[in-house]
Amino acid sequence: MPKIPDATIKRLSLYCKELRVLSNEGMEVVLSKDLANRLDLNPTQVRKDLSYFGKFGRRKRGYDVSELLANLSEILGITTDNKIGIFGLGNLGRALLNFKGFSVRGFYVAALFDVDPAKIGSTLFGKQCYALSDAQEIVKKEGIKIAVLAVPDGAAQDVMDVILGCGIKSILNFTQRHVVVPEDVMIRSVDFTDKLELLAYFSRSKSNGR
Amino acid sequence: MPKIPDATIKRLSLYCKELRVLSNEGMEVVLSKDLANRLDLNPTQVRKDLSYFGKFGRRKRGYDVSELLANLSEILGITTDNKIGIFGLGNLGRALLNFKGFSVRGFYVAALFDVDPAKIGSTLFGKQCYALSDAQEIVKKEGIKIAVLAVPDGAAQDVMDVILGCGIKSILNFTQRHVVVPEDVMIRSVDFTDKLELLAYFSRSKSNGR
DNA sequence: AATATTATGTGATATTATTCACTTAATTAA
DNA sequence: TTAATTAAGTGAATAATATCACATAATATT
Ligand SMILES: NC(=O)c1ccc[n+]([C@@H]2O[C@H](COP(=O)([O-])OP(=O)(O)OC[C@H]3O[C@@H](n4cnc5c(N)ncnc54)[C@H](O)[C@@H]3O)[C@@H](O)[C@H]2O)c1
Ligand SMILES: NC(=O)c1ccc[n+]([C@@H]2O[C@H](COP(=O)([O-])OP(=O)(O)OC[C@H]3O[C@@H](n4cnc5c(N)ncnc54)[C@H](O)[C@@H]3O)[C@@H](O)[C@H]2O)c1
Repeated sequence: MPKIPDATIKRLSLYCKELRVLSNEGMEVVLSKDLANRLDLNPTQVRKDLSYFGKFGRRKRGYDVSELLANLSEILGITTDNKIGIFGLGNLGRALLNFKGFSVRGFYVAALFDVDPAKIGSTLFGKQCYALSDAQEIVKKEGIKIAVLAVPDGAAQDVMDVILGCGIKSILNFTQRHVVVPEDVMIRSVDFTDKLELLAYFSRSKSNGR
Repeated sequence: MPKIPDATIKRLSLYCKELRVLSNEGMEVVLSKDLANRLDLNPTQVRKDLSYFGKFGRRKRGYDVSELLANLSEILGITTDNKIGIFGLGNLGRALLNFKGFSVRGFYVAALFDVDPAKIGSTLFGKQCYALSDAQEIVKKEGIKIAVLAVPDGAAQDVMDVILGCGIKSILNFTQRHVVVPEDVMIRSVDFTDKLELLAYFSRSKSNGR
Protein backbone atom coordinates (compact mmCIF):
# COMPACT_ATOMS: atom_id res chain seq x y z
CA MET A 1 0.00 0.00 0.00
CA PRO A 2 1.45 3.37 -0.97
CA LYS A 3 1.91 5.75 1.96
CA ILE A 4 -1.02 8.13 2.15
CA PRO A 5 0.15 11.75 2.35
CA ASP A 6 -0.64 13.58 5.57
CA ALA A 7 -2.02 16.41 3.51
CA THR A 8 -4.53 14.03 1.96
CA ILE A 9 -5.81 12.82 5.34
CA LYS A 10 -6.29 16.40 6.43
CA ARG A 11 -8.44 17.10 3.40
CA LEU A 12 -10.72 14.10 3.91
CA SER A 13 -12.73 15.81 6.63
CA LEU A 14 -12.98 18.85 4.41
CA TYR A 15 -14.57 16.67 1.75
CA CYS A 16 -16.92 15.16 4.34
CA LYS A 17 -18.04 18.57 5.49
CA GLU A 18 -18.80 19.75 1.97
CA LEU A 19 -20.53 16.49 1.08
CA ARG A 20 -22.84 16.99 4.07
CA VAL A 21 -23.73 20.43 2.77
CA LEU A 22 -24.33 19.03 -0.72
CA SER A 23 -26.46 16.29 0.75
CA ASN A 24 -28.56 18.86 2.62
CA GLU A 25 -28.94 20.79 -0.60
CA GLY A 26 -30.40 17.68 -2.19
CA MET A 27 -27.52 17.06 -4.57
CA GLU A 28 -27.16 13.38 -5.39
CA VAL A 29 -24.07 13.50 -7.54
CA VAL A 30 -21.00 15.72 -7.51
CA LEU A 31 -18.09 16.14 -9.90
CA SER A 32 -14.50 16.37 -8.71
CA LYS A 33 -14.46 19.73 -10.46
CA ASP A 34 -17.42 21.07 -8.48
CA LEU A 35 -16.23 19.72 -5.17
CA ALA A 36 -12.83 21.25 -5.88
CA ASN A 37 -14.34 24.63 -6.77
CA ARG A 38 -16.36 24.74 -3.58
CA LEU A 39 -13.26 24.10 -1.51
CA ASP A 40 -10.78 26.11 -3.56
CA LEU A 41 -8.81 23.07 -4.56
CA ASN A 42 -7.65 21.56 -7.83
CA PRO A 43 -9.96 18.84 -9.25
CA THR A 44 -7.00 16.54 -9.77
CA GLN A 45 -6.16 16.91 -6.13
CA VAL A 46 -9.62 15.73 -5.14
CA ARG A 47 -9.43 12.71 -7.42
CA LYS A 48 -5.91 11.81 -6.39
CA ASP A 49 -6.82 12.07 -2.70
CA LEU A 50 -9.77 9.76 -3.15
CA SER A 51 -7.79 7.37 -5.30
CA TYR A 52 -5.62 6.45 -2.31
CA PHE A 53 -8.62 4.76 -0.78
CA GLY A 54 -10.41 3.28 -3.76
CA LYS A 55 -12.53 4.07 -6.76
CA PHE A 56 -15.61 5.88 -5.61
CA GLY A 57 -16.67 7.68 -8.74
CA ARG A 58 -18.27 6.79 -12.03
CA ARG A 59 -16.76 8.08 -15.21
CA LYS A 60 -18.90 10.53 -17.10
CA ARG A 61 -21.15 10.81 -14.06
CA GLY A 62 -19.22 11.89 -10.98
CA TYR A 63 -19.42 10.81 -7.37
CA ASP A 64 -22.57 9.72 -5.59
CA VAL A 65 -22.79 12.19 -2.70
CA SER A 66 -24.21 9.96 0.02
CA GLU A 67 -22.12 7.00 -1.06
CA LEU A 68 -18.88 8.98 -1.00
CA LEU A 69 -19.82 10.55 2.31
CA ALA A 70 -20.47 7.10 3.78
CA ASN A 71 -17.15 5.84 2.46
CA LEU A 72 -15.15 8.77 3.78
CA SER A 73 -16.91 8.61 7.14
CA GLU A 74 -15.98 4.95 7.30
CA ILE A 75 -12.36 5.75 6.46
CA LEU A 76 -12.23 8.50 9.09
CA GLY A 77 -13.81 6.24 11.66
CA ILE A 78 -16.82 8.40 12.34
CA THR A 79 -19.44 5.73 11.76
CA THR A 80 -19.41 4.46 15.30
CA ASP A 81 -19.91 6.99 18.07
CA ASN A 82 -16.62 8.41 19.25
CA LYS A 83 -16.94 9.30 22.90
CA ILE A 84 -15.23 12.42 24.11
CA GLY A 85 -14.63 13.92 27.56
CA ILE A 86 -14.40 17.67 28.07
CA PHE A 87 -11.85 18.83 30.65
CA GLY A 88 -12.59 22.37 31.84
CA LEU A 89 -16.12 23.82 31.72
CA GLY A 90 -15.42 27.53 31.51
CA ASN A 91 -16.60 29.84 28.74
CA LEU A 92 -15.09 27.75 26.02
CA GLY A 93 -15.92 24.33 27.48
CA ARG A 94 -19.56 25.31 27.86
CA ALA A 95 -19.73 26.70 24.34
CA LEU A 96 -18.35 23.40 23.07
CA LEU A 97 -20.95 21.55 25.10
CA ASN A 98 -23.65 23.45 23.25
CA PHE A 99 -22.03 22.90 19.89
CA LYS A 100 -24.32 20.83 17.66
CA GLY A 101 -21.58 20.00 15.17
CA PHE A 102 -20.18 17.16 17.25
CA SER A 103 -23.16 14.84 17.14
CA VAL A 104 -23.68 15.48 13.43
CA ARG A 105 -20.35 13.86 12.85
CA GLY A 106 -20.68 10.97 15.24
CA PHE A 107 -19.00 12.48 18.27
CA TYR A 108 -20.67 12.18 21.63
CA VAL A 109 -19.77 14.13 24.74
CA ALA A 110 -19.85 11.41 27.39
CA ALA A 111 -18.56 13.23 30.47
CA LEU A 112 -17.27 16.55 31.83
CA PHE A 113 -14.40 17.17 34.24
CA ASP A 114 -13.53 20.27 36.27
CA VAL A 115 -11.98 21.33 39.59
CA ASP A 116 -14.64 23.88 40.47
CA PRO A 117 -16.65 22.45 43.44
CA ALA A 118 -19.69 24.36 42.16
CA LYS A 119 -19.64 22.32 38.97
CA ILE A 120 -18.55 18.91 40.27
CA GLY A 121 -21.52 16.64 40.85
CA SER A 122 -23.89 18.90 38.94
CA THR A 123 -25.41 18.46 35.52
CA LEU A 124 -24.44 20.97 32.82
CA PHE A 125 -26.69 20.99 29.78
CA GLY A 126 -27.68 17.41 30.44
CA LYS A 127 -24.16 16.10 31.00
CA GLN A 128 -22.67 14.99 34.31
CA CYS A 129 -19.65 16.88 35.62
CA TYR A 130 -17.03 14.98 37.61
CA ALA A 131 -13.94 15.77 39.68
CA LEU A 132 -10.57 15.22 38.04
CA SER A 133 -9.83 12.52 40.61
CA ASP A 134 -12.71 10.47 39.21
CA ALA A 135 -11.48 10.77 35.64
CA GLN A 136 -9.71 7.42 35.46
CA GLU A 137 -12.79 5.53 36.60
CA ILE A 138 -15.30 7.42 34.46
CA VAL A 139 -13.16 7.34 31.33
CA LYS A 140 -12.90 3.57 31.61
CA LYS A 141 -16.59 3.13 32.41
CA GLU A 142 -17.80 5.36 29.58
CA GLY A 143 -15.22 4.17 27.07
CA ILE A 144 -13.98 7.70 26.37
CA LYS A 145 -11.28 7.69 23.70
CA ILE A 146 -10.79 11.39 23.04
CA ALA A 147 -10.17 14.24 25.48
CA VAL A 148 -10.91 17.91 24.90
CA LEU A 149 -8.60 20.12 26.95
CA ALA A 150 -10.21 23.49 27.80
CA VAL A 151 -8.72 24.40 31.18
CA PRO A 152 -6.76 27.62 31.87
CA ASP A 153 -3.33 27.72 30.27
CA GLY A 154 -1.55 27.36 33.60
CA ALA A 155 -3.26 24.04 34.34
CA ALA A 156 -2.72 22.61 30.84
CA GLN A 157 0.19 20.26 31.53
CA ASP A 158 -1.18 19.08 34.89
CA VAL A 159 -4.57 18.18 33.49
CA MET A 160 -2.86 16.68 30.45
CA ASP A 161 -1.01 14.33 32.79
CA VAL A 162 -4.31 13.29 34.36
CA ILE A 163 -5.71 12.63 30.89
CA LEU A 164 -2.69 10.53 30.00
CA GLY A 165 -3.11 8.68 33.28
CA CYS A 166 -6.57 7.67 32.10
CA GLY A 167 -5.03 5.97 29.09
CA ILE A 168 -6.47 8.45 26.58
CA LYS A 169 -4.26 8.75 23.50
CA SER A 170 -6.11 11.33 21.42
CA ILE A 171 -6.31 14.90 22.66
CA LEU A 172 -7.80 18.06 21.25
CA ASN A 173 -6.00 20.94 22.95
CA PHE A 174 -7.65 24.37 23.18
CA THR A 175 -5.15 25.91 25.58
CA GLN A 176 -2.52 28.29 24.32
CA ARG A 177 0.23 26.07 25.69
CA HIS A 178 2.30 23.47 23.96
CA VAL A 179 1.93 20.41 26.17
CA VAL A 180 4.36 17.51 26.26
CA VAL A 181 3.04 14.04 25.50
CA PRO A 182 4.60 10.62 24.82
CA GLU A 183 5.33 9.39 21.30
CA ASP A 184 2.24 7.20 21.00
CA VAL A 185 -0.18 9.97 21.94
CA MET A 186 -1.67 12.21 19.32
CA ILE A 187 -2.43 15.78 20.19
CA ARG A 188 -4.00 18.42 17.95
CA SER A 189 -4.13 22.02 19.01
CA VAL A 190 -6.79 24.51 18.06
CA ASP A 191 -5.59 28.06 17.89
CA PHE A 192 -7.54 30.78 16.20
CA THR A 193 -5.08 33.43 17.30
CA ASP A 194 -2.52 31.87 14.99
CA LYS A 195 -4.99 32.35 12.18
CA LEU A 196 -5.68 35.91 13.25
CA GLU A 197 -1.98 36.66 13.14
CA LEU A 198 -1.87 35.20 9.67
CA LEU A 199 -4.79 37.40 8.64
CA ALA A 200 -3.01 40.41 10.08
CA TYR A 201 0.19 39.47 8.28
CA PHE A 202 -1.48 38.97 4.94
CA SER A 203 -3.69 42.03 5.19
CA ARG A 204 -0.53 44.02 5.78
CA SER A 205 1.55 42.41 3.04
CA LYS A 206 -1.39 42.79 0.61
CA SER A 207 -0.70 39.16 -0.26
CA ASN A 208 -3.37 36.53 -0.45
CA GLY A 209 -3.72 32.89 0.52
CA ARG A 210 -6.16 30.42 1.88
CA MET B 1 13.79 38.76 -2.14
CA PRO B 2 13.24 35.01 -2.19
CA LYS B 3 9.61 33.94 -1.90
CA ILE B 4 8.79 33.10 1.68
CA PRO B 5 7.12 29.67 1.94
CA ASP B 6 3.53 29.64 3.17
CA ALA B 7 4.50 26.93 5.60
CA THR B 8 7.05 29.27 7.13
CA ILE B 9 4.52 32.05 7.67
CA LYS B 10 2.21 29.60 9.37
CA ARG B 11 4.93 28.63 11.81
CA LEU B 12 5.81 32.21 12.77
CA SER B 13 2.85 32.55 15.12
CA LEU B 14 3.78 29.20 16.62
CA TYR B 15 7.19 30.61 17.42
CA CYS B 16 5.61 33.72 18.87
CA LYS B 17 3.37 31.69 21.11
CA GLU B 18 6.23 29.61 22.46
CA LEU B 19 8.45 32.67 22.90
CA ARG B 20 5.75 34.23 25.05
CA VAL B 21 5.72 31.14 27.23
CA LEU B 22 9.52 31.20 27.46
CA SER B 23 9.39 34.87 28.33
CA ASN B 24 6.91 34.17 31.13
CA GLU B 25 9.18 31.41 32.39
CA GLY B 26 11.95 33.97 32.67
CA MET B 27 14.12 32.53 29.91
CA GLU B 28 16.22 35.21 28.25
CA VAL B 29 17.85 33.15 25.55
CA VAL B 30 16.69 30.16 23.56
CA LEU B 31 18.46 27.81 21.14
CA SER B 32 16.91 26.78 17.84
CA LYS B 33 17.26 23.24 19.16
CA ASP B 34 15.19 23.94 22.29
CA LEU B 35 12.54 25.94 20.48
CA ALA B 36 12.29 23.12 17.96
CA ASN B 37 11.98 20.47 20.65
CA ARG B 38 9.19 22.34 22.39
CA LEU B 39 7.24 22.56 19.15
CA ASP B 40 8.13 19.15 17.72
CA LEU B 41 10.01 20.62 14.82
CA ASN B 42 13.47 20.22 13.37
CA PRO B 43 16.03 22.82 14.60
CA THR B 44 17.12 23.50 11.04
CA GLN B 45 13.54 24.28 10.19
CA VAL B 46 13.40 26.91 12.87
CA ARG B 47 16.64 28.54 11.74
CA LYS B 48 15.70 28.42 8.09
CA ASP B 49 12.29 29.95 8.79
CA LEU B 50 13.86 32.81 10.71
CA SER B 51 16.58 33.29 8.10
CA TYR B 52 13.97 34.41 5.58
CA PHE B 53 13.47 37.55 7.63
CA GLY B 54 16.95 38.28 8.90
CA LYS B 55 19.63 37.20 11.32
CA PHE B 56 18.16 37.28 14.78
CA GLY B 57 20.47 34.89 16.60
CA ARG B 58 23.98 34.98 17.92
CA ARG B 59 26.28 32.11 17.21
CA LYS B 60 27.29 30.11 20.21
CA ARG B 61 24.60 31.85 22.23
CA GLY B 62 21.19 31.42 20.65
CA TYR B 63 18.26 33.80 20.25
CA ASP B 64 17.34 36.56 22.65
CA VAL B 65 13.76 35.66 23.61
CA SER B 66 12.23 39.11 23.93
CA GLU B 67 14.17 40.46 20.96
CA LEU B 68 13.05 37.62 18.70
CA LEU B 69 9.48 37.92 19.97
CA ALA B 70 9.51 41.63 19.18
CA ASN B 71 10.90 40.99 15.71
CA LEU B 72 8.37 38.28 14.88
CA SER B 73 5.51 40.36 16.25
CA GLU B 74 6.65 43.19 14.02
CA ILE B 75 6.78 40.86 11.01
CA LEU B 76 3.31 39.48 11.76
CA GLY B 77 1.92 42.97 12.23
CA ILE B 78 0.77 42.48 15.79
CA THR B 79 2.51 45.51 17.20
CA THR B 80 -0.26 47.92 16.46
CA ASP B 81 -3.71 47.03 17.69
CA ASN B 82 -5.65 45.04 15.15
CA LYS B 83 -9.32 45.79 15.57
CA ILE B 84 -11.79 42.97 15.11
CA GLY B 85 -15.57 42.80 14.95
CA ILE B 86 -17.47 39.73 16.13
CA PHE B 87 -20.53 38.79 14.08
CA GLY B 88 -22.87 36.53 16.05
CA LEU B 89 -22.96 36.58 19.85
CA GLY B 90 -24.22 33.09 20.65
CA ASN B 91 -22.42 30.54 22.77
CA LEU B 92 -19.27 30.70 20.73
CA GLY B 93 -19.27 34.45 20.12
CA ARG B 94 -19.62 35.14 23.82
CA ALA B 95 -16.87 32.68 24.71
CA LEU B 96 -14.62 34.47 22.24
CA LEU B 97 -15.55 37.76 23.82
CA ASN B 98 -14.26 36.47 27.14
CA PHE B 99 -11.12 35.05 25.61
CA LYS B 100 -8.08 36.79 27.08
CA GLY B 101 -5.74 35.52 24.36
CA PHE B 102 -6.73 38.19 21.85
CA SER B 103 -5.49 41.23 23.75
CA VAL B 104 -2.27 39.45 24.69
CA ARG B 105 -1.44 39.38 21.03
CA GLY B 106 -2.53 42.86 20.11
CA PHE B 107 -6.06 42.11 18.94
CA TYR B 108 -8.87 44.26 20.18
CA VAL B 109 -12.57 43.48 19.90
CA ALA B 110 -13.98 46.81 18.80
CA ALA B 111 -17.63 45.97 18.13
CA LEU B 112 -20.24 43.22 18.14
CA PHE B 113 -22.97 42.52 15.60
CA ASP B 114 -26.08 40.34 15.87
CA VAL B 115 -29.69 40.15 14.65
CA ASP B 116 -31.19 39.32 18.03
CA PRO B 117 -33.18 42.41 19.17
CA ALA B 118 -32.44 41.45 22.77
CA LYS B 119 -28.74 41.93 22.11
CA ILE B 120 -28.77 44.90 19.75
CA GLY B 121 -28.15 48.14 21.59
CA SER B 122 -27.02 46.39 24.73
CA THR B 123 -23.53 46.03 26.16
CA LEU B 124 -22.08 42.52 26.37
CA PHE B 125 -19.08 42.17 28.65
CA GLY B 126 -18.25 45.81 28.15
CA LYS B 127 -18.64 45.85 24.36
CA GLN B 128 -21.40 47.48 22.38
CA CYS B 129 -23.63 45.26 20.24
CA TYR B 130 -25.01 46.65 16.98
CA ALA B 131 -27.52 45.61 14.32
CA LEU B 132 -26.13 44.20 11.09
CA SER B 133 -27.56 47.17 9.23
CA ASP B 134 -25.23 49.45 11.19
CA ALA B 135 -22.16 47.36 10.37
CA GLN B 136 -20.91 49.47 7.47
CA GLU B 137 -20.97 52.66 9.52
CA ILE B 138 -19.45 51.18 12.69
CA VAL B 139 -16.74 49.26 10.84
CA LYS B 140 -15.63 52.45 9.16
CA LYS B 141 -15.85 54.51 12.34
CA GLU B 142 -13.94 51.99 14.47
CA GLY B 143 -11.43 51.08 11.78
CA ILE B 144 -12.22 47.37 12.01
CA LYS B 145 -10.01 45.35 9.69
CA ILE B 146 -10.84 41.78 10.69
CA ALA B 147 -14.22 40.07 11.06
CA VAL B 148 -14.98 37.03 13.18
CA LEU B 149 -17.92 35.07 11.79
CA ALA B 150 -19.80 33.15 14.50
CA VAL B 151 -23.41 33.10 13.28
CA PRO B 152 -25.46 29.93 12.68
CA ASP B 153 -24.33 27.95 9.63
CA GLY B 154 -27.46 28.87 7.67
CA ALA B 155 -26.72 32.58 7.93
CA ALA B 156 -23.01 32.25 7.10
CA GLN B 157 -23.07 33.43 3.48
CA ASP B 158 -25.59 36.22 4.11
CA VAL B 159 -23.63 37.71 6.96
CA MET B 160 -20.44 37.17 4.97
CA ASP B 161 -21.89 39.36 2.25
CA VAL B 162 -22.63 42.07 4.81
CA ILE B 163 -19.04 41.84 6.04
CA LEU B 164 -17.73 42.14 2.49
CA GLY B 165 -20.03 45.11 1.98
CA CYS B 166 -18.23 46.81 4.85
CA GLY B 167 -14.97 46.51 2.96
CA ILE B 168 -13.42 44.01 5.37
CA LYS B 169 -10.91 41.76 3.62
CA SER B 170 -9.77 39.47 6.43
CA ILE B 171 -12.24 37.00 7.91
CA LEU B 172 -11.96 34.34 10.57
CA ASN B 173 -14.78 31.90 9.93
CA PHE B 174 -16.12 29.69 12.72
CA THR B 175 -19.15 28.35 10.88
CA GLN B 176 -19.14 24.89 9.42
CA ARG B 177 -19.87 26.27 5.98
CA HIS B 178 -17.51 27.02 3.16
CA VAL B 179 -18.34 30.58 2.22
CA VAL B 180 -17.59 32.17 -1.12
CA VAL B 181 -15.46 35.32 -1.18
CA PRO B 182 -13.72 37.36 -3.90
CA GLU B 183 -10.09 36.80 -4.85
CA ASP B 184 -8.68 39.68 -2.83
CA VAL B 185 -10.34 38.61 0.41
CA MET B 186 -8.61 36.27 2.79
CA ILE B 187 -10.66 33.87 4.82
CA ARG B 188 -9.44 31.36 7.39
CA SER B 189 -11.74 28.77 8.82
CA VAL B 190 -11.53 27.29 12.28
CA ASP B 191 -12.83 23.79 12.54
CA PHE B 192 -12.11 21.57 15.47
CA THR B 193 -14.36 18.82 14.16
CA ASP B 194 -11.91 18.33 11.34
CA LYS B 195 -9.24 17.77 13.94
CA LEU B 196 -11.48 15.42 15.89
CA GLU B 197 -12.03 13.37 12.76
CA LEU B 198 -8.28 13.24 12.29
CA LEU B 199 -7.86 12.08 15.88
CA ALA B 200 -10.49 9.41 15.30
CA TYR B 201 -8.75 8.33 12.10
CA PHE B 202 -5.33 8.11 13.66
CA SER B 203 -6.51 6.43 16.84
CA ARG B 204 -8.08 3.77 14.62
CA SER B 205 -5.14 3.34 12.26
CA LYS B 206 -2.73 3.20 15.22
CA SER B 207 -0.70 5.69 13.25
CA ASN B 208 0.75 8.81 14.70
CA GLY B 209 1.18 12.40 13.59
CA ARG B 210 1.11 15.91 14.81
C1' DA C 1 47.13 33.94 21.75
C1' DA C 2 46.04 29.77 19.63
C1' DT C 3 42.83 25.97 19.49
C1' DA C 4 38.63 23.60 20.33
C1' DT C 5 33.90 23.94 20.68
C1' DT C 6 29.34 25.21 19.77
C1' DA C 7 25.37 27.08 17.58
C1' DT C 8 23.79 30.01 13.76
C1' DG C 9 23.00 30.65 8.82
C1' DT C 10 22.58 28.64 4.26
C1' DG C 11 23.44 26.28 -0.42
C1' DA C 12 22.67 21.66 -1.83
C1' DT C 13 19.93 17.62 -1.50
C1' DA C 14 16.08 14.70 -0.25
C1' DT C 15 11.45 14.28 0.62
C1' DT C 16 6.76 15.30 0.11
C1' DA C 17 2.84 17.31 -2.20
C1' DT C 18 0.60 19.12 -6.25
C1' DT C 19 -0.34 19.46 -10.94
C1' DC C 20 0.11 17.88 -15.69
C1' DA C 21 -0.83 14.96 -19.33
C1' DC C 22 -2.67 11.15 -20.65
C1' DT C 23 -5.51 6.55 -20.47
C1' DT C 24 -9.70 4.39 -19.55
C1' DA C 25 -14.50 3.71 -18.91
C1' DA C 26 -19.06 5.28 -19.29
C1' DT C 27 -22.52 7.93 -21.66
C1' DT C 28 -24.68 10.46 -25.31
C1' DA C 29 -25.44 11.63 -30.06
C1' DA C 30 -25.24 10.62 -34.84
C1' DT D 1 -23.67 0.53 -34.01
C1' DT D 2 -20.14 3.71 -34.22
C1' DA D 3 -18.03 8.01 -33.06
C1' DA D 4 -17.63 11.79 -30.02
C1' DT D 5 -17.59 13.42 -25.56
C1' DT D 6 -16.91 13.68 -20.85
C1' DA D 7 -15.13 12.82 -16.39
C1' DA D 8 -12.65 9.51 -13.37
C1' DG D 9 -8.27 7.49 -12.44
C1' DT D 10 -3.16 7.60 -12.50
C1' DG D 11 2.07 7.49 -13.73
C1' DA D 12 5.24 11.13 -14.56
C1' DA D 13 6.76 15.86 -14.08
C1' DT D 14 6.92 19.79 -11.44
C1' DA D 15 6.79 22.53 -7.40
C1' DA D 16 7.04 23.16 -2.59
C1' DT D 17 8.91 21.96 1.70
C1' DA D 18 12.08 19.90 4.93
C1' DT D 19 16.51 18.16 6.03
C1' DC D 20 21.40 17.56 5.53
C1' DA D 21 25.95 18.98 5.60
C1' DC D 22 28.96 22.26 6.18
C1' DA D 23 30.95 27.09 6.32
C1' DT D 24 31.03 30.82 9.52
C1' DA D 25 31.28 33.43 13.62
C1' DA D 26 31.26 33.80 18.51
C1' DT D 27 32.73 32.00 22.82
C1' DA D 28 35.31 29.03 25.95
C1' DT D 29 39.47 26.52 27.06
C1' DT D 30 44.29 25.56 27.26
N1 LIG E 1 -12.89 31.45 25.56
C1 LIG E 1 -12.44 31.22 24.35
O1 LIG E 1 -13.09 31.54 23.34
C2 LIG E 1 -11.15 30.57 24.12
C3 LIG E 1 -10.67 30.59 22.84
C4 LIG E 1 -9.49 29.97 22.56
C5 LIG E 1 -8.80 29.35 23.55
N2 LIG E 1 -9.24 29.36 24.79
C6 LIG E 1 -8.44 28.68 25.79
O2 LIG E 1 -9.22 27.69 26.41
C7 LIG E 1 -8.86 27.60 27.77
C8 LIG E 1 -10.08 27.83 28.60
O3 LIG E 1 -10.63 29.10 28.29
P1 LIG E 1 -11.95 29.63 28.98
O4 LIG E 1 -12.24 30.95 28.43
O5 LIG E 1 -13.00 28.58 28.90
O6 LIG E 1 -11.43 29.76 30.50
P2 LIG E 1 -12.33 29.85 31.80
O7 LIG E 1 -11.46 30.45 32.85
O8 LIG E 1 -13.63 30.46 31.48
O9 LIG E 1 -12.62 28.34 32.22
C9 LIG E 1 -11.66 27.43 32.70
C10 LIG E 1 -12.38 26.26 33.37
O10 LIG E 1 -11.41 25.27 33.74
C11 LIG E 1 -11.63 24.90 35.09
N3 LIG E 1 -10.36 24.48 35.68
C12 LIG E 1 -9.39 25.25 36.20
N4 LIG E 1 -8.36 24.49 36.62
C13 LIG E 1 -8.68 23.22 36.32
C14 LIG E 1 -8.02 21.98 36.52
N5 LIG E 1 -6.82 21.90 37.08
N6 LIG E 1 -8.67 20.86 36.12
C15 LIG E 1 -9.89 20.94 35.53
N7 LIG E 1 -10.55 22.07 35.34
C16 LIG E 1 -9.95 23.20 35.73
C17 LIG E 1 -12.24 26.09 35.76
O11 LIG E 1 -12.99 25.71 36.90
C18 LIG E 1 -13.12 26.64 34.63
O12 LIG E 1 -14.37 26.00 34.64
C19 LIG E 1 -7.76 28.60 27.99
O13 LIG E 1 -6.51 27.95 27.82
C20 LIG E 1 -7.97 29.59 26.89
O14 LIG E 1 -6.76 30.20 26.52
C21 LIG E 1 -10.42 29.95 25.11
N1 LIG F 1 -20.48 26.54 20.15
C1 LIG F 1 -19.30 26.10 19.71
O1 LIG F 1 -18.44 25.68 20.51
C2 LIG F 1 -18.99 26.09 18.30
C3 LIG F 1 -17.86 25.44 17.94
C4 LIG F 1 -17.48 25.41 16.61
C5 LIG F 1 -18.22 26.05 15.68
N2 LIG F 1 -19.33 26.68 16.01
C6 LIG F 1 -20.08 27.34 14.98
O2 LIG F 1 -20.19 28.69 15.29
C7 LIG F 1 -21.42 29.18 14.83
C8 LIG F 1 -22.18 29.75 15.98
O3 LIG F 1 -22.32 28.75 17.01
P1 LIG F 1 -23.01 29.07 18.38
O4 LIG F 1 -22.98 27.86 19.20
O5 LIG F 1 -22.46 30.30 18.98
O6 LIG F 1 -24.51 29.34 17.89
P2 LIG F 1 -25.69 30.11 18.65
O7 LIG F 1 -26.94 29.67 18.04
O8 LIG F 1 -25.48 29.95 20.12
O9 LIG F 1 -25.45 31.65 18.34
C9 LIG F 1 -25.66 32.23 17.08
C10 LIG F 1 -25.76 33.74 17.25
O10 LIG F 1 -25.82 34.35 15.96
C11 LIG F 1 -26.91 35.28 15.94
N3 LIG F 1 -27.41 35.36 14.57
C12 LIG F 1 -28.30 34.57 13.94
N4 LIG F 1 -28.49 34.97 12.67
C13 LIG F 1 -27.72 36.05 12.49
C14 LIG F 1 -27.49 36.93 11.41
N5 LIG F 1 -28.10 36.74 10.23
N6 LIG F 1 -26.63 37.96 11.59
C15 LIG F 1 -26.03 38.13 12.76
N7 LIG F 1 -26.19 37.34 13.83
C16 LIG F 1 -27.03 36.31 13.70
C17 LIG F 1 -27.91 34.74 16.90
O11 LIG F 1 -28.76 35.78 17.39
C18 LIG F 1 -27.00 34.18 18.01
O12 LIG F 1 -26.65 35.19 18.92
C19 LIG F 1 -22.12 28.00 14.17
O13 LIG F 1 -21.85 28.01 12.81
C20 LIG F 1 -21.46 26.81 14.80
O14 LIG F 1 -21.47 25.70 13.96
C21 LIG F 1 -19.74 26.72 17.32
